[in-house]
Amino acid sequence: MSTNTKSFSSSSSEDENELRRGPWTLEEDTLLIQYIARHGEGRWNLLANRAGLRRTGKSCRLRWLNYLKPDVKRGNLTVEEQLLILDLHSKWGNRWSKIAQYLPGRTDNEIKNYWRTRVQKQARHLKIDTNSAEFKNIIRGFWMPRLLQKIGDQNQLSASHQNSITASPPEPQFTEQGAVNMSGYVNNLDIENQNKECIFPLEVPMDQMSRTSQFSEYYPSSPSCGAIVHHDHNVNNSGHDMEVFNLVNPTAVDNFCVPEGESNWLETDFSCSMWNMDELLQRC
DNA sequence: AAAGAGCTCAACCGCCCTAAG
DNA sequence: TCTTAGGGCGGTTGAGCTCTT
Repeated sequence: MSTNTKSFSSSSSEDENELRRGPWTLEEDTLLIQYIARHGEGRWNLLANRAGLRRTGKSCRLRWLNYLKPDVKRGNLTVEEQLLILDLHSKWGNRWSKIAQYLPGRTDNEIKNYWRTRVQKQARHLKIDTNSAEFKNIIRGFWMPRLLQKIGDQNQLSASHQNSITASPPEPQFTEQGAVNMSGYVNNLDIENQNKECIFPLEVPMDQMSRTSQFSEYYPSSPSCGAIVHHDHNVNNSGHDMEVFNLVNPTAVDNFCVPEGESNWLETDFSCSMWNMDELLQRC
């Protein structure tokens, strides 16, 4: 969004010596760009004076780094970038500038805004704290796999040179109970011919991990099927990163409940297939 | 069509760290 | 060692835009 069209906060009768605030004008942008082109960046207070800008050095620095610098990317974050943000945030928390170092062309401000407007919004809907283990599990176990799947879908599309435009899958719908409606997501993993009793524990390459979240699509009514639970992370003999999944005993699911103070089953295993979570919760 | 709610994102604020004098 | 200026960083704000009713 260009700020050049925004209304000005300061009046035209303001003191000539007073520092300006608010949106930058095209003229100010031009002055800043031209000065930096000739003299380089740094010494921002001095730069502001010499460039003839009635702005603080901080304001100039921010305008340059977040908006005017040539390598600043504009436009929506890509799916890959979103995935990286979620991953890095899970490691480092609100270290926006550190996260931004791994997303060329993106600013810490932009990443921070993404987190606050998109990610925290989901946490508000779920009425849970973004710093809680529960929310982190949702990010790791559902949101990130969904983004991985989107990336896979995009790659498939480009690989097959499909010309027809396919509607991207809808965003996951979180409910207040923490359940997720997976309808509409159908995977292509060919496990139909496999022996269901023998596929668990199941090792899945990290790059196919998103697909495992939809196994339940194949077992919607099978009495021998329970929730597919994210079990572990492993490195196989070939050195590939693998995710290990296990199957919850369906009879245990029948009697499933969460003892008070021991809700960690749901929390730690939220990265499961989301198999009938609504139903599971109703059985509690 | 209008009004209100919700969302986005550029810009600012204040705290902190570091280096120079 | 102390002071000060410059700069970096995370948190917050609010104008303008879009969506919903």
